[in-house]
Amino acid sequence: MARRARDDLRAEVLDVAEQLAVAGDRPSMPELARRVGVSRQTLYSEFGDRDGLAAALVLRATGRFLDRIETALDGEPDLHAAWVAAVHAALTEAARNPLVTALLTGEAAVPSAFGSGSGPIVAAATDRAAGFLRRVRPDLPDADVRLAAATASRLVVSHLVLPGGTPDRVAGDVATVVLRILGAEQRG
Amino acid sequence: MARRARDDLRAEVLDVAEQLAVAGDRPSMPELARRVGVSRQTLYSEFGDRDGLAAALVLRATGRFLDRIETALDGEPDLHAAWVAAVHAALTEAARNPLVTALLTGEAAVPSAFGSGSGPIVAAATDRAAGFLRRVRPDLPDADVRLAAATASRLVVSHLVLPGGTPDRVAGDVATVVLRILGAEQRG
DNA sequence: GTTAGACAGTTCTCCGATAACTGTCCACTC
DNA sequence: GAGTGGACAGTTATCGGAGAACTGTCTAAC
Repeated sequence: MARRARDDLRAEVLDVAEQLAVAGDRPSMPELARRVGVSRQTLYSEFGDRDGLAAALVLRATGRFLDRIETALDGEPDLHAAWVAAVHAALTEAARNPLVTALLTGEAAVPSAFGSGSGPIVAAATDRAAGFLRRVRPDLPDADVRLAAATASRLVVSHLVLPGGTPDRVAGDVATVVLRILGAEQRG
Repeated sequence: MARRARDDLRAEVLDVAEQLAVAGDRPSMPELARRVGVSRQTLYSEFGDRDGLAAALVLRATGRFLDRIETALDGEPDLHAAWVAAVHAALTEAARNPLVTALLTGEAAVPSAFGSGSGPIVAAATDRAAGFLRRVRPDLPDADVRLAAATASRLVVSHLVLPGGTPDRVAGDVATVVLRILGAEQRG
């Protein structure tokens, strides 16, 4: 099936591109074509141009990153525990995936290959977090939900850019902040 | 008095250095000496070396930045209004002072002239904010105070790095988050 | 649909030469 | 005595030109 082959090609190209980008190289179109074993023109046909390929790579990486976070959120029944798990997942995944870290911190090494900044990721993370909160707690005011989601996203990125405290500590703090913004916590 | 002259010299050197740095140039020691009308050796005697001069400049700029914020905090009797004023002051001052913005965002243009990152500023801002809270509300738990202060500092820096919303909106949001972390707010 | 090759225009890279800067001496002056 | 001007070795930035590589597109061929 042509569709299947096309998706496989895209995936393999992005795999190789990500691998090279993570290694610190800014992969060129000829090198990418050579490594994948395909002609340069096929790359241009599939991704349009270099920026298109970069955008696809960024889209896939951020999507996976956010998927992991959302899965963590959905995996815990308790709201505080859910946020602890999600923040922990974000920190862990960012530590493991240099591409995500580079995009979020606006680092010079990898992201020069791509155009995106941290803006779109933070916006997407905020939307997903707000969607999760509305899903599990439809009773909460929307303004509080949006404020909590945006605050959590910014705090996590802040801790990636400027580490402070252990992952456990950071996760607990962010979860506490979210719950208190929502007024959904019994205080100690 | 020698002390007075020495302070004047330091101030004038830092003024010129800041002016040049803001203009995008990385001022050299000879150029700085020439502009101030002093010998190159006087600069080395006064600041030790180039890094010492840069450190002095960073110290002065961040000190002024934090002073303005703390003054705003102290100028309002109501806690929410105090934080609104402080965040507003931070955003305004950062927009007006490219040196502070460059230090906080880790931008490549100006900060290449200096060594500091955003870490020390965030730490100092957190300390001052916590001190303010302890001063005006000694009854609050210290853990909450520290969490609120750190959260506010990170949120403000986050909004400098990645602008989102009007200054009024951001200031109101940060103030709300701080009050809710402290549990010192009647909810709407 | 894919490929190899060619193409103009741009960008990267290397290299040596030159200039400028850093940090530290010292003799000298007011 | 603090400040100056000059000199110094060692390092680092700057410039220009040559060469290579890359980008994006087109065409003929498979």
